[in-house]
Amino acid sequence: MSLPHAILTALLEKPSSGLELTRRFDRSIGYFWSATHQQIYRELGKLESDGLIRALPAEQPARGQKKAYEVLPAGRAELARWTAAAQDPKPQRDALLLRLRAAAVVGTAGLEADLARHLDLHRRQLAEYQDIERRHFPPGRDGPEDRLRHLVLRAGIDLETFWTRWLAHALAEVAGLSGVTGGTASSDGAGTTPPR
Amino acid sequence: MSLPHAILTALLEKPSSGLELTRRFDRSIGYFWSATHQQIYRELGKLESDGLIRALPAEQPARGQKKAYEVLPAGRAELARWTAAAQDPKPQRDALLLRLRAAAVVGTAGLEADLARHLDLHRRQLAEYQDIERRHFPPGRDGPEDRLRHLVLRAGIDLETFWTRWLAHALAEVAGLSGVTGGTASSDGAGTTPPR
DNA sequence: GGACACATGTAAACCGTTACATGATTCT
DNA sequence: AGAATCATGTAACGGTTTACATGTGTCC
Repeated sequence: MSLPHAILTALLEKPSSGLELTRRFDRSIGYFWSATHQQIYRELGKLESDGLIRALPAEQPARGQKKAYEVLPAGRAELARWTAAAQDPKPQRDALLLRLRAAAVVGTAGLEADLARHLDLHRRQLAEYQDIERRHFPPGRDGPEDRLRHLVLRAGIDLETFWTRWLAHALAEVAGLSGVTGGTASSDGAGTTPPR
Repeated sequence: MSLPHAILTALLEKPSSGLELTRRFDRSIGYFWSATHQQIYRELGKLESDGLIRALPAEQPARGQKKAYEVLPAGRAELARWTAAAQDPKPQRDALLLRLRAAAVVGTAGLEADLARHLDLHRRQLAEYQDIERRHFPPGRDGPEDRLRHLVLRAGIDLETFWTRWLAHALAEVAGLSGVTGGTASSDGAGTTPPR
């Protein structure tokens, strides 16, 4: 139940067409709320028929034409309501942690490469966030909106910092175990490097 | 596409019935892969008809009877395959960060209480993880499976540590702004406390 | 035997993903 | 005119969530 509110936020920051929104959901807002263009178009239609946004008048009802939307007062009110409402955190789902737990039972064979790949992905993301911080939040300059946006960015930076550290540690650990780990009653006997 | 593998992992750790699995998905595995009992029963049926698990023979085909499952060799092989396969990280979705970004536009009114509540929830979770670490991973004792499980737990601890720190910081920031923040062309004029 | 917790299951609504369709604009 | 790109949209599928249904064992 958050996609409509993500769109309302994006539209308040800047009225946009569906494709422009899609682009922005690939950066910025998309860093913590991703969405595909199909979701966005579907939701834009719903928001419009609910009277929360409206298409900017541009006399182009045709199919391949740009159609920009802006937020109506009712939409702003709904976003304010949602922002202030109590919400429980979503239960976690992390496939990588699950895979490590599975590896404790079936062995770590083949895991190392993907851990290294994830480490690289998180390092890149971290670098991107730090770059944004350098460009958008130079020391000293922050109005009230900037402080909140900076706070959000700090969460991203600190999270990626955590993941890069943890993955580096995990990689060292898995490399140390190298090969056969577990499987109490395993039936697969593929040979791997024995511990020295 | 990870729920079946979460179930396979849980069943390898200990053969269980549907309800027992549901209980374990409220703790342990559920800390990083949540699932409801309906998902679990449906998936158990699918896994059984796919020949990856089987019901332990207990001569109880009736409805209100416990039915325990164990993993077959094909199931173990599938889990090993999945564990080693490359997988891209899922795009992030965090409603709380989205709400802060929204608050930069519609104001922070009402946010503080829920931030404080989240901080409390994360503190409790952190305490629970630390308690598990104390009980299950006393210093010095670790076989190879334990090292991996401990690694997973460390991720949980470090993540919760991050969130408690970040939320404490966010709370101080939002309290500092107290009240009206943004809205460039707002139409709602509800009065809040002015900055002193 | 009535109430309650245990245990498994069905049904429907909702959201997200993937594949495809179609019109408009621009470039060669 | 044909190809590529921009822009919006439809359709189908699959996973998740929520509500409800049903049977069993136990306790008073």
